Amino acid sequence: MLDETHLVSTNLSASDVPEAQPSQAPPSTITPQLQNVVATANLEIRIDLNIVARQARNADYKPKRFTAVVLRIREPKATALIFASGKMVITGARSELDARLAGRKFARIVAKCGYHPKFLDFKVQNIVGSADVGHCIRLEGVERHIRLEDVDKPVNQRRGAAYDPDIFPGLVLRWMDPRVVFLVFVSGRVVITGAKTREQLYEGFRKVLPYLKYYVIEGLAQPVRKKKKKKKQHSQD
DNA sequence: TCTCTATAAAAGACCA
DNA sequence: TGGTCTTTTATAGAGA
Repeated sequence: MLDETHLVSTNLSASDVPEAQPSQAPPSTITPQLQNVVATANLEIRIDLNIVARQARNADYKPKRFTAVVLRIREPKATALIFASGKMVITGARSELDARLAGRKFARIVAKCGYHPKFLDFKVQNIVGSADVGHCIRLEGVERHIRLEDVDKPVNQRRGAAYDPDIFPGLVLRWMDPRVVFLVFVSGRVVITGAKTREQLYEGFRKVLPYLKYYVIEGLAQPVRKKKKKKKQHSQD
């Protein structure tokens, strides 16, 4: 049951919405944790994926299913999609540095298959982070607040706020500056995605936090975080 | 317990 | 031309 003592009534106008600007909020000590870094790089060689699939130990290649070889390493933990063009996508790394290190390791694996790969154009494409604001959040309030604040803005400058718990239990917030997307849950846990740099991710979280802090559900304890299930192990390295 | 729902991003083949 | 496929990761509901 949500706490109905909050200020938002059913007939609010934009001017009734309380200010929730970062400048008015105390500085946050909550730092989002990086959970996944996706990056690309170019090995600058044409590759026979059948050869890599045969010779690399942790390779999955099902050309009818997908056009790349999947390589996995444990340290740093990461997965790569290697394409015949020599382009590579690195996923699953916990930091930008790990993604780069992993990328170089994947290049070395390709080299062991008889190629002379380069390692060019390394670029971080997406960073996913998560954070816990420390209390439960009234998602309808946040959604409504954002919509009302943006009602006078041109459509292309509006932040998107979508909450339909019948479809997905999280509030989807599309921020414009920086361009990141938040998934906000009643539990107070937040997923941030779409950032190109960790600075963007931190800045986005810093800007959205006052809204989440404002719509605290008083007296509702955060659910205990479930233990992470162990994911099915793929081939070993 | 697994799969699906939703989010971002890249790669490149393939199909309508 | 644009959608789908695959991979990763946090998050959390519903349903099989």
